[in-house]
Amino acid sequence: MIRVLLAEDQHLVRGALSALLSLEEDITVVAGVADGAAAVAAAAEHRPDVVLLDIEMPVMDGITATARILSEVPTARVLILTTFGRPGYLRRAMDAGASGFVVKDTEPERLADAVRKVRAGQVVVDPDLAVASLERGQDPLTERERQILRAAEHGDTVADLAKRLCLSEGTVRNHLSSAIGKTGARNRAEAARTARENGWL
Amino acid sequence: MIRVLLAEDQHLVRGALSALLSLEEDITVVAGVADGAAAVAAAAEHRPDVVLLDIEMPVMDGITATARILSEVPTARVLILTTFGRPGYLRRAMDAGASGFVVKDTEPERLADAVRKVRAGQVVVDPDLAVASLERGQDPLTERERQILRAAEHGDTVADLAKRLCLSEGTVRNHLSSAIGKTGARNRAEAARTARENGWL
DNA sequence: ACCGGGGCATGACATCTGTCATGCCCCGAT
DNA sequence: ATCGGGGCATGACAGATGTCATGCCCCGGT
Repeated sequence: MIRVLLAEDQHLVRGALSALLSLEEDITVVAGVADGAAAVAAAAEHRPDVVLLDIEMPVMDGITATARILSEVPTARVLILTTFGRPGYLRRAMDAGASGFVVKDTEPERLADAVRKVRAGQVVVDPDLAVASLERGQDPLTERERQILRAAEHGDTVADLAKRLCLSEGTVRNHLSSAIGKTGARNRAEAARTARENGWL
Repeated sequence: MIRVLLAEDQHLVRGALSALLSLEEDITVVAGVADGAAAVAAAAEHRPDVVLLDIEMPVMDGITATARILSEVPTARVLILTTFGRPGYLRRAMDAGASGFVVKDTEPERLADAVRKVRAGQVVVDPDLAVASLERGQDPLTERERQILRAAEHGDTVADLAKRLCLSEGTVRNHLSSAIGKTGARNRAEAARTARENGWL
């Protein structure tokens, strides 16, 4: 019997995935949680065989949770299950120690297979996504540039960003300019967009 | 037996929801499709009692599909099931003739209830969302302004927008300025953001 | 000890953006 | 018939934005 912990913030989707997995003879869902921090706690308590983790979650994202869980429960395997097949997500998830990466658009039948394979020590990754991840290379942005792009997504002005990050306006403009250059964009919005699409934010 | 048609673009989520609904004694999922156009076709073919429709779907969105389905199969009831509880979505869905509106964060147990209530002719709406919808009022934007905001989200420059929409740059700036004023924003990015959050795009 | 990269800052400059006034056309409502 | 709203356009202007050069500090690698 494979014991699975399910972390997914949308309650209804979590319940539905639980129902789907419970149809399998050899799989039990031992717990379901709504954020990464709860996933770490639940993993320590239930010591599941496989942790199914969404990436976009409140409180703590799935990638950070992956690292925490594996350090506390080394016997567990982490299978990332996310909406967006962003190359940067895949890379960061694997770096954090995940054993698999499945997007929510795959056939339902494959989910149980992925869980079994991951449990058996195999690595499960969508081939197309792996290629995309290698092609696009890794994140060229510095930490500051990521911060500023994240903040710029909301439509804040340079003055706002400067205040929030306690920097001079000139410095903010410099970082923005640098990020725009590195992403090949033509303004901050486009830069934020491409960075987001690549999973760099 | 309540016959349900399921329209949801993420294959895995669709399968999971199907599994969840199939646990109920009185509910059968007669078909599952991945976009609005397919939903219209499947509704005509299967004539389901209830159509569960996601909003964000390729080819045709769930709100457009709602109107089409109801005109072709007036006996069907439409229950919108979506990730985002945007006020504008709710209003547009109800205007299109939907009988219910459920966000993906509700408790799994409530889904079957909602299906049954909708089948029985009742209207199912999250009370908080209904209040938010009334408070925020309806879309103040003109069609052009929506178009331009949608395009501006990608980070395009004024010149790009002008070319794509076959307008002069000055006109694009006027529409942008007007949209920025109506949304109470301080630049195009913020305007696009608030418009998106309210479900106006 | 030296070098390079990242972070921070300033100042100057060209360009882009947002605003406003003005005017034209079309259409539906009064 | 007139009025008002939406769409379209132009021109002008202030302020925001993106670029660039320059310089300082700190740190890790050689």
